[in-house]
Amino acid sequence: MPPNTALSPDTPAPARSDSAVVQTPAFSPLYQQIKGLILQSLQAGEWKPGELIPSEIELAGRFKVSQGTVRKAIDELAAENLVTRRQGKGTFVATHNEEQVQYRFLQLHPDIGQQQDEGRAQRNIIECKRIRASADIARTLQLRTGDSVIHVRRILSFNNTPTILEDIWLPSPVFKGLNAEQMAHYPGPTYAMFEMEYGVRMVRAEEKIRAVLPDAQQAQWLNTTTATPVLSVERVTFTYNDKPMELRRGLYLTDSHHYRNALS
Amino acid sequence: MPPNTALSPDTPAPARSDSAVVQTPAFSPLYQQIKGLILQSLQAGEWKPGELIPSEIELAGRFKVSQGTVRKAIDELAAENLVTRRQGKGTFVATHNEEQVQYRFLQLHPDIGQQQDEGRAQRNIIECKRIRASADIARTLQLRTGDSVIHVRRILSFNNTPTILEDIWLPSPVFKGLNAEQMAHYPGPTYAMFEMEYGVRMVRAEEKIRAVLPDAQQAQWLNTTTATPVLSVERVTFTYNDKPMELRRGLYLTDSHHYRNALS
DNA sequence: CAGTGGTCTAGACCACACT
DNA sequence: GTGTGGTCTAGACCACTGC
Repeated sequence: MPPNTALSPDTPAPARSDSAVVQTPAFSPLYQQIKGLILQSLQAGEWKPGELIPSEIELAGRFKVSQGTVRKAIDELAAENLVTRRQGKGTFVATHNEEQVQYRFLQLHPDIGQQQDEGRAQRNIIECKRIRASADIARTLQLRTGDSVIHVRRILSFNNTPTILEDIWLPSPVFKGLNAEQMAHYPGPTYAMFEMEYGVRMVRAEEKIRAVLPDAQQAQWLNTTTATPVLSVERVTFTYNDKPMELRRGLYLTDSHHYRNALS
Repeated sequence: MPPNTALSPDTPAPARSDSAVVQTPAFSPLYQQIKGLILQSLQAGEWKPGELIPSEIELAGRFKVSQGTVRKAIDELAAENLVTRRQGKGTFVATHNEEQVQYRFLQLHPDIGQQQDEGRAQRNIIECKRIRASADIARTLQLRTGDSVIHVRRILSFNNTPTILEDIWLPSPVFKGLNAEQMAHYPGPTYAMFEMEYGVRMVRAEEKIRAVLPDAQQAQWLNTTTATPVLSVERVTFTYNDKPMELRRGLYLTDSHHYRNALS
């Protein structure tokens, strides 16, 4: 097969761009293009979180490439936690439900004791309503100022100790109908609920962390004082295509917990 | 070639372990074994940081495997930032010197402005002397209480603003002769100095983060008040073989900086 | 047993860097 | 041009899962 030829009818496959001007030939390996195609199917919901995707051989046939090329494409998707490979079974769309580690994006760990706080976190919803996006929230979520967003304020407690006070903003159109009831009582991680109920799979996140003092109201919610420093964690969560879909601002009590990070 | 045969004279290659008891057959792919051999050469200093390692073809010949197998081994080493591949040139041992991002382990970024604080950080050494390891420091560095360690206390300033107050503990035997002069005036990252001067390459790190208030002395060093919360960052840094080689306890001012983390 | 992902090989060719 | 890493293929076989 000549290099960089078309892949499928609906994919003209730019290959070596003839777009002139740009000096970089914009060479794109076949497996990257395959990866892109699989990604499209994931975004389109052709296969849903937790489901089995077609076997490597089948995909190879569909895209008219060798199994090895599909393999390399899937390797990268697996490295990005978009799919999970299971030998002997197949490749599955990743999900926040049955992931080994629930709370995949929560880096707060107890100083001592078991890996996870047993029994999960307890959720207390303080507030859950639609509001108009302020300028900075709109910017982060790539909306316009004044667009409708859902604002949730909640407290997470471990072993009946309030530990996290969290504000969450979500674009209303996508999460239409989300209410306090659902936020409080869904069994399992909130991100799993987003997948199941709203078809939104969160793929990655970025956090900015600072040390701050809580105000009087915040301190009260966290059952602490305004003189006790807490971590301020601002998280922007992205779905497919690097689209920001959630903004969280959390205050983490670090008296008996710490934020963990692995660098390499 | 039959699966899991010996690879080289000095490597009996355990392959399927006959150790009984364990149910897991402990099957180890060839490329993992190759990876282990390359790792040994890296640890042994056969190729030093920044140097070119033998080509894939040469290594394939040396280990009597195909180029593809060596490739997969090196792929993993590259993914772990132990080596760097450069098309057309070769594969190089990673180094903290010329890494695209200097300060690879420093996650503190300015809220606004250029990617990196221009002109690098300014270092002020407050103290640098040998002491006896306390119990907890000894434990973290896998030493015995009372063993000799080097303790460095320093201030990092960006744009002449003190921002980080840092305590560093290092095992004396390894860093014999380290002094304040060297800590202050080495051009480039401290970790690069550790490589060049002491042959210690730091490979990964783990951090635990909390929000705290500085004491009077600390506040003075950071040119702030005891009422201003700061990030407490405890970092354990590892060299090859998961051996802890450094403990750092830092206080980060987050008035105009933030700790950044990417989750996936 | 068949089907899936995982490993290994051998060979061809491409892209890039240096000389 | 030569040598390096990077891509792609085709085929063989291994390891794991579930029928």
